[in-house]
Amino acid sequence: MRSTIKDVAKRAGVSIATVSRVLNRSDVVNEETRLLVENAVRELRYSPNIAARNLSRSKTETIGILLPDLYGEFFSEVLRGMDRTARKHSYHLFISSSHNNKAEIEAALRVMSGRVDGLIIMSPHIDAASLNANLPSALPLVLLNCHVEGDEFDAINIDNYRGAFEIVKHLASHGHKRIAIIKGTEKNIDAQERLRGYRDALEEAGAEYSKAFEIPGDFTEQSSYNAALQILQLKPRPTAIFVSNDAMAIAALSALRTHQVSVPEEIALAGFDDIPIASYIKPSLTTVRVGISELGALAVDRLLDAVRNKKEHTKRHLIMPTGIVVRESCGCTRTVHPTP
Amino acid sequence: MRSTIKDVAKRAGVSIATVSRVLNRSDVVNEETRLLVENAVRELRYSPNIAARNLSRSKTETIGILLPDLYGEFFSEVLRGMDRTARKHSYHLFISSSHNNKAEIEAALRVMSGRVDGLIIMSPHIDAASLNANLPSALPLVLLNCHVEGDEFDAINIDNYRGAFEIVKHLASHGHKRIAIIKGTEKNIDAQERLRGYRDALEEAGAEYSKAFEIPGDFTEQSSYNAALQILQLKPRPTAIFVSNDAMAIAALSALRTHQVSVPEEIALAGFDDIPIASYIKPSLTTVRVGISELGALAVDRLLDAVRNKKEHTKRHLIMPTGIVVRESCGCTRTVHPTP
DNA sequence: CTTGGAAATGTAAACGTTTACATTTGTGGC
DNA sequence: GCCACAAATGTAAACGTTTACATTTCCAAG
Repeated sequence: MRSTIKDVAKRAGVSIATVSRVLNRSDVVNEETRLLVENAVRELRYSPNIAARNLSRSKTETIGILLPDLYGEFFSEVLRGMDRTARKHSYHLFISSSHNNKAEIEAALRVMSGRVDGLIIMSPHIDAASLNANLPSALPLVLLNCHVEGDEFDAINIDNYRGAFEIVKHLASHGHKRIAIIKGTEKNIDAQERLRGYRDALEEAGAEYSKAFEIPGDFTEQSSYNAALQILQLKPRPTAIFVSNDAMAIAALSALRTHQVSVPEEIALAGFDDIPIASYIKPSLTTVRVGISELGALAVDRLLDAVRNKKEHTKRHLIMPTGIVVRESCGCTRTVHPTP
Repeated sequence: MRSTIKDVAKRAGVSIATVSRVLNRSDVVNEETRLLVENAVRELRYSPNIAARNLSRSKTETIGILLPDLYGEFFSEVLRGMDRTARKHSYHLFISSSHNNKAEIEAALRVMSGRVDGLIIMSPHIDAASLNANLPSALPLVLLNCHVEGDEFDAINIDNYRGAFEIVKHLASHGHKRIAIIKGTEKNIDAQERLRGYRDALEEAGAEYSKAFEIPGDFTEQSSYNAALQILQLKPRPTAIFVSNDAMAIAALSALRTHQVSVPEEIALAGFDDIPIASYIKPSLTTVRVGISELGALAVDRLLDAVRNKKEHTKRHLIMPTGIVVRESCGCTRTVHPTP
């Protein structure tokens, strides 16, 4: 059915090695022969079988990416950065998802075996040592947002703690004494650090701490909408909410709006991530800037360094700094144009 | 470095065929032998080289997906449907992007060659015949949102025309006589059909047609924000806007809000796609429901049918129906809760 | 113990490509 | 024409896995 290098060789009247040379190093083949081969390739619509090439060369020029999910703007932005950087280095991405499920991680890793030069795994639910038990030791690996200690792994984490701390401090600087939080998923390292930053900021700002102000969420819009409704029932009612990611903050905003609660005047709001839509809603969202696509880009850079410099590569655990982006929802500003 | 099947066989004291049988059909191997092999696999952390397996079996259980971009909520939702359906059939996705660029399409197809059992290509800018010139004829293929005529290809298109027609008719039913459009990218078949539906609806509704009401956009938030500013300058000013996708509608909403234009009271708004966020903004967006993830799921179903039933599969060109989702932005309703 | 048949396992070749080393071809100088 | 050397091309084996067919082992019946 599909043409192989043997078909091309036969049609051009040369050996398979010559066909290979034309395709890979055409400077060592004379022009007449080269044209014969190129014509045969075109006529037969031949395309090299990359699986065979991978096997032969032990090199795939492909990076495996394993994310918790394939959808949602956060992952979409991570992929943006990864795609851009990989493309720059002529690498391709093989993207898969794990749904934060150990068995699905193992299945995905199996499918990638022999097909990728290295791996980037984002898994905020599962710790690094547990993940590593499933991996061939020679395969270069970068972990994103995993629970990691020390420099045993190439890993990159967001400074969740610092970002949450600063943005809650910012809310407090507006005079808010009762600040609630809509939490992320329980076992998630990102969510845990954001909660810890929230708590420490309350303490440092001398704001009121109450267990009742900590409302569970699971990083979905629906959970946040319901959490916001709960907050509206609290007595006394909080005057500000820190929401553990932007998608949830948008849903919380919707709930507040539906109940005629004016934002930021009656309840101020802050999110986490700075996904692109955050600047286009009204009021535009004050949030923690993560540099999501930069995170993806950095991960690819680190991994490619490991792939290309096997002997000299030094494993490192990097913490990506966060910053706060002050827009309208905290009450600071009524800017005229979305921040690009 | 990495263990091969030969290492496992040596360690277990059996042949490589026996190792293969244990991994693939363990019912034909006796228990004692099976345990030896399983122990060796575990100790060596052996994982089959999938490239070698693909070559040997001529079967990859992987589907190639080629989208214009990897980011944005529309593509994210398509992937959701694809991922879910593929997973159900134990297939994996190999996802890549083309940026609507012919050369990048070719590069992506080359990388996938021999590594996928079939392909799904979404390319609203490039027509099917032109795409097909680059593909091995035996490879099962499903085209999404490509410019296609007849039943020569397995293809699925959204009923852009009908969706746009109906939603603009709906805006007109509110009494709007001056309805503007923020268009999508020029060469894009989806955008062209939405424009055509808009025009025909104006004509059927007896609404005012003016070339000045057609403002160019390119499916980005920024282009739409600027387009909305232009619309605000028109004399006489339109009282409704049909925006060619939801992401742009959200940005247009932001522009209107920034200029104290009340939506839907002063200017009504409608979008296209029904991305998840559409129901969480305020006012919630009246839009054309595409069934984005259903589109992805259907594409995978069609492709798997082609892969599995090579002889009997019938190529078909399907048009996915659209419908309108009436929420707040057109002025119909002030619902209390987002539609799930 | 021998025989026949089933179960279990091994051998060899296939898949499509790459590339080291072997061989052939071409060219210039004598 | 011969020789030396460079350029061009071919041959054979490698990559890691699967599986048809060959071979061996096991077990039950006579």
